[in-house]
Amino acid sequence: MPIVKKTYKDQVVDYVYQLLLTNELGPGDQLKESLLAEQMGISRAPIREAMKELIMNGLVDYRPQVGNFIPVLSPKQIVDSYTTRGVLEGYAVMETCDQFSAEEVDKLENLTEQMENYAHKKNHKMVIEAGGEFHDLLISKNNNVQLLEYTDRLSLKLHILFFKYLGKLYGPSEVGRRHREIVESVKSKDLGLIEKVIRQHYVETGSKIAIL
Amino acid sequence: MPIVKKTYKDQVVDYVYQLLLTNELGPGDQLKESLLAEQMGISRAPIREAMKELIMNGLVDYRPQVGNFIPVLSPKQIVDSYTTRGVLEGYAVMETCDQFSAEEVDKLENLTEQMENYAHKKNHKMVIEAGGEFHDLLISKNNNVQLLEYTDRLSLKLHILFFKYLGKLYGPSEVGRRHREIVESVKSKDLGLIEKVIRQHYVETGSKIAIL
DNA sequence: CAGATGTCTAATGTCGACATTAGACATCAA
DNA sequence: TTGATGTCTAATGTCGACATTAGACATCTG
Repeated sequence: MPIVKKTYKDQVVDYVYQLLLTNELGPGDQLKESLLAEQMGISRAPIREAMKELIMNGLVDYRPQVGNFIPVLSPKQIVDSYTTRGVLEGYAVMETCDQFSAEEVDKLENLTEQMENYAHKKNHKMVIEAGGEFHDLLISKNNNVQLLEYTDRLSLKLHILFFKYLGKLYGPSEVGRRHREIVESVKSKDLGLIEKVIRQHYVETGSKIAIL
Repeated sequence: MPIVKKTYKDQVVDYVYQLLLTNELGPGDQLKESLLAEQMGISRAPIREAMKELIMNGLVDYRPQVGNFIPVLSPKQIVDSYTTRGVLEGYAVMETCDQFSAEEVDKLENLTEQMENYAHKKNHKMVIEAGGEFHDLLISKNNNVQLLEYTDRLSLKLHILFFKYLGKLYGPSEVGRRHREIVESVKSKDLGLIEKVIRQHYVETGSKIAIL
């Protein structure tokens, strides 16, 4: 087991993730350096380092001379973020659709079934986990570092900010139909169709979250 | 005249941009905090702040406990970066292609001619400037904040890192043909064509730079 | 000789204190 | 009333010093 020795900065980042995931922090809240430093028993320096990373990943809005805030995203901004995610993933998958083995396609279909089953049991957390694995596998063939950097950042941001809604968006039949549609498009190797289906998937996910 | 009072951090960022644009800094060089602090007569704190911003924009690679370095991009990474830029811009323009007025299309054609003329005179700097205006106008109709954030970052990164090559890539006839092709695709309102042409434009630009 | 280990150094990581400033509030004049 | 101005405070911006560590080099060991 790899003992990873984390720097204070990384601990702060994780701490803020936890605060967000447990709803102890919500949109509009300010992250005061002194307060965080006091809570964690460290100085402000590593807090500031952590803020920069959170800003980079879109999980914190920075206002010069004022402070760092959890972003308040408008419905349009939510849809925009998901749309952008879809554009990037759509391209990534389209470009590599002929690299998927039969086993990998099976795996995708398997994960789709898992999502359906978990959705039936209302096990939202596992729905999200299987969904994450599904999209990770989909995009895994692409090795465009720049593109992956952006999709990763965006995934993290959307995951952390909207985790609480993600599992409940779709019923079992819909989550199944949606992901089967993606798998079918990949199997078809119809480049235009792949991009269209994946983009649509994200736009609709974003739209659903935006109206909550 | 607006006197903008810049924070030290911003001055550091600008300073590093200058070092990069004037080739005083090149791929692989390390940005030592103490040295920069000494050169600018300030402490390391604002230097560190500036590093975070440069990292965010992809202009600096960060290695924990080691330091900050000007990135060394492989040919593939260069092409990847330009490709990603093309994917984002292609989508942005495609989505808004029916919002361009006749005057704006004229402006695009006008800028294309300017690029040709400047290229004839080997005025590389002005070719780049007109090119920047061309792409800014193209993308200006889109208001997807998330997408614009990424395209802006990527534009800045590619501009700063490859400024020295940009103007010399294409001869006058080629730069004209390429950009006219983009304008024509926008006028056609053929969504698939627009994305294809814009992506292709960036992929080829990246490929040319990659082999230098 | 090759690999493991020890040591050193220069760089980043962290600290606590002070400087500066955005925003809130009170005050005043038209 | 209302807009301009003064003042205050709590937050970020910056500082210089110390702690820690990655990487280079020397040393030991088989």
